[in-house]
Amino acid sequence: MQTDYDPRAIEAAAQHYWEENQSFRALEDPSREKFYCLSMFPYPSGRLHMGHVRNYTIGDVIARYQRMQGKNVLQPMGWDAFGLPAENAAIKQGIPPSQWTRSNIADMKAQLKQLGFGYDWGRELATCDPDYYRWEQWLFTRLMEKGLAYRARATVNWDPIDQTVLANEQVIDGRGWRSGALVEKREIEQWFVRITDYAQELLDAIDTLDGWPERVRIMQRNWIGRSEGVSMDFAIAGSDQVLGIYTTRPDTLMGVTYVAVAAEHPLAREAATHDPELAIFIEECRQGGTSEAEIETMEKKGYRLGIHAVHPVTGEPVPIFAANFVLMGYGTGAVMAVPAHDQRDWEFAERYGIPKRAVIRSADGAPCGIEQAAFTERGVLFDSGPFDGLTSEQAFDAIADWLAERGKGDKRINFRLRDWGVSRQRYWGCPLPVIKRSNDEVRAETDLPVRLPEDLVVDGSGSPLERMADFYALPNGETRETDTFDTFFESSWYYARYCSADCDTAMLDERARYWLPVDQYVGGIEHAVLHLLYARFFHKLMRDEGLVECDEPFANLLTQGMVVAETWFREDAEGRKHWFNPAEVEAERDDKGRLVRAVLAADGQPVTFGGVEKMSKSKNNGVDPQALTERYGADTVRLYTMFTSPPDQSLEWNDEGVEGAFRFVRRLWSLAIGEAEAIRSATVPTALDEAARDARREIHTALKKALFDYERHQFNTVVSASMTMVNVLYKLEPSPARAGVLREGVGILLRLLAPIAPHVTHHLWRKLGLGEDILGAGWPRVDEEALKQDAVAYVVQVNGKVRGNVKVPADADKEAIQAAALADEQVGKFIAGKTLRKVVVVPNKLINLVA
RNA sequence: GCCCGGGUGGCGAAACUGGUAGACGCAAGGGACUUAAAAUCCCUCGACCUUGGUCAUGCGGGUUCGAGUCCCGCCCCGGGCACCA
Repeated sequence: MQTDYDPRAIEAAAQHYWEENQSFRALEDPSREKFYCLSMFPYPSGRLHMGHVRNYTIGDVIARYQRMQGKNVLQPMGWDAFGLPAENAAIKQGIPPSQWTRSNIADMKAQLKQLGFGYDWGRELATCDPDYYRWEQWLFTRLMEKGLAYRARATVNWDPIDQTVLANEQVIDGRGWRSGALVEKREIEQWFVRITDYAQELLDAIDTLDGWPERVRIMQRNWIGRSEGVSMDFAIAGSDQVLGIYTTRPDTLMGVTYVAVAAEHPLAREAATHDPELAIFIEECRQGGTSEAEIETMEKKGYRLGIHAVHPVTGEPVPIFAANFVLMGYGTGAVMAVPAHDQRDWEFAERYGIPKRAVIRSADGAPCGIEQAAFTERGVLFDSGPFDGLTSEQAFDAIADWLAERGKGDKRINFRLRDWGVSRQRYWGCPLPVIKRSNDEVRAETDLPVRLPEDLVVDGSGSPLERMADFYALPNGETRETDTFDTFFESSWYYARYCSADCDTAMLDERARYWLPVDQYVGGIEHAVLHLLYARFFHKLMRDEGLVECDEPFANLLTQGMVVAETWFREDAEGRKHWFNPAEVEAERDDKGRLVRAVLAADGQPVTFGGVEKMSKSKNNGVDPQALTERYGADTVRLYTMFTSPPDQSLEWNDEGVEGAFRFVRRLWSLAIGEAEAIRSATVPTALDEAARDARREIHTALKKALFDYERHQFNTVVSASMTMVNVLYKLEPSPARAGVLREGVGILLRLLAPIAPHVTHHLWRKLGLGEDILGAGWPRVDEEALKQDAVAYVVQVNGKVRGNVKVPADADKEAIQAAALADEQVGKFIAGKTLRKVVVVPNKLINLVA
């Protein structure tokens, strides 16, 4: 097969055609059904990586598919342009973050265009553009007016040498990434947005998101973490202070043997003033990270404050501990502890010799056995004074009522979700539109946008804005806030701004009401909670400002899996690993194709397999999409990424697989070009012989499968079905019907593949005289007549095991099928001497004889 | 630690509501074409024994005429955890 398939030329020509015809420009048209398809916009890191290619190919396939269904499709693209990497690059290379970011955007845009994605570039936006961020500043001032934004103290990672706040990412093994200093926890004043006011609505509305993957809905429910419990006050012995705690297990109240407070809790601080060892303990607790994973996995430590809390029911004193696992930022910064019925409390009590008081046992009366571990199940109360004999559920209410009557506590619904801390002590972000008065009061800036000064170089110690009086000092003695927004703030509403990208009088206009909600959102599973929850929240804030009408931003969500690849390394004398790119590694295989040994191509010496990992610089297992596109063309890269795995699973990269995809595109090309004359002059298939009928049946069976798979976004099997079609058409015997079957088959095939491999199908569609523009060609339909068969093959099972195959007329009834099955020689052998007890027939599939 | 996924040939995977396990492709082996190579085309390809069977979807149980699919209990791998995006 000789081909002159030249992806470079036909892809450039197709892209030129789309640009000339403004094929992807989206216009509001209330008479047409709209479809808004959105892929998560990239952070402009400089180069597209395979994760982007996968994400955007999935989005583009869906957008083009919907368009071919006749919908009015909007597919925009933009840039999540603020963020830490720009500052890191600035520190390393001495370039202003703005310059670095904008040049990256230019590079990445060129790469996206090369891949042939059908974006409406007229709506492009970058979040670092003042025309964009002025509107989130405006919304924030509205939130301040409504009391939905407020200031409070919060814990951050503090680098004592660089005198700067560190992101979790910048804390490595408890030390600052640049200074190497031990990181401390520090409380500083921060801005928060009251997402907890919307917690119940955010939770309830999850039930309406039936176009979202169940696992994402579960994660969001867990993240919001609604719990029903009781808040109550413990008096402090010998003081008129009270200590407030919250518990979801008030039924265990009678088993409380101690109370724990955060190291930063006022009670602990106060006790430390006359206990130097406690002061040291509190100081120790300040070291270590602030992330949940770190706090949960670190060694649980405590220190007796020497004061006691009074049990609200028994009046008995219980010791108060300061503990490193209690966080000041959660609830009240204090917890009641029941070692007998909570595993963490149990371990803590073991360590510090605190008594365990069992008060719950299972309903059957068996002892609860707390010697080895806590008994954490619900059950029946004992040794609980007035509450003896109640079930846990009854005791919940009884104890809550008992406390409420005495003014010591109340039932309360709590959420794990905390208010969203939106301020960051960083330069490359959107400035908070806040002005500080001299008396520590604040007011909202009215003159928007507050422009971020660009062309500043950062050096890694603190924010340069704090040293820039031109920015923060105002003539009347007031000062401007130098914090910037969390970059999640920008990414929480960009989907809406695309609709009204050029509107300079408001955040959004009526066009947003035409396009929203997004019909299909596509992005990484790593955003399952944070970004997707913040965006849902932001949408409700905009709704409450009258900017949008619907309640939820994303009707359907597709979370694609990661792109992973093999890793290979060698260890040097010091035990350090050096990673080699899989492209430099050669495999040696045995005659069954099994891997025997792998060597580095450069020196022929062995390398060690390091597992399959997410593509990353640190493991040197990345593949450059641009090099690949230049070598094989965008269609092959797109086809490969769609074919190798279903979208929601991880995709394991394999260079030989790309070769296979390239082979298929060339095979399609040579089939179409080789038969071009026949196809051009053919009409609808007529005068079908048996072979032609079989071929049509196979084509339409594959089409039926492919259409179903498009709908459920399982593109890998759409490609499989296309491959089957090519194989069928290649084997087509000469006959009077041949040209007609070819024309129909290739016509189906090209349209089926058009969303996935748009360039080659665009070219061939025109070349074969099938039409002017395949984008407007409509969608192929299954011919039910072509699927019909005279005889149906049945699998014959005996006791559930396959023993034979029989062919029966399509209209055969159960008796006829059974008779045919029993007539089979093999089946007869297994039935011989037994009596038939039962016969199960699955129509058109199988018959099971139970004997 | 908590939460969420995933384990099917040498490899990526398929199997629509329980109904022929391995479609489609990669790798591998054999053959054709060619002076040769590349490209292309054809055949074989889960394991084990003798046509014909037996075993096989991470492991151990269960439900069913029938289980990759449903239920119970384990093991292993990956992702997220609030200042990475």
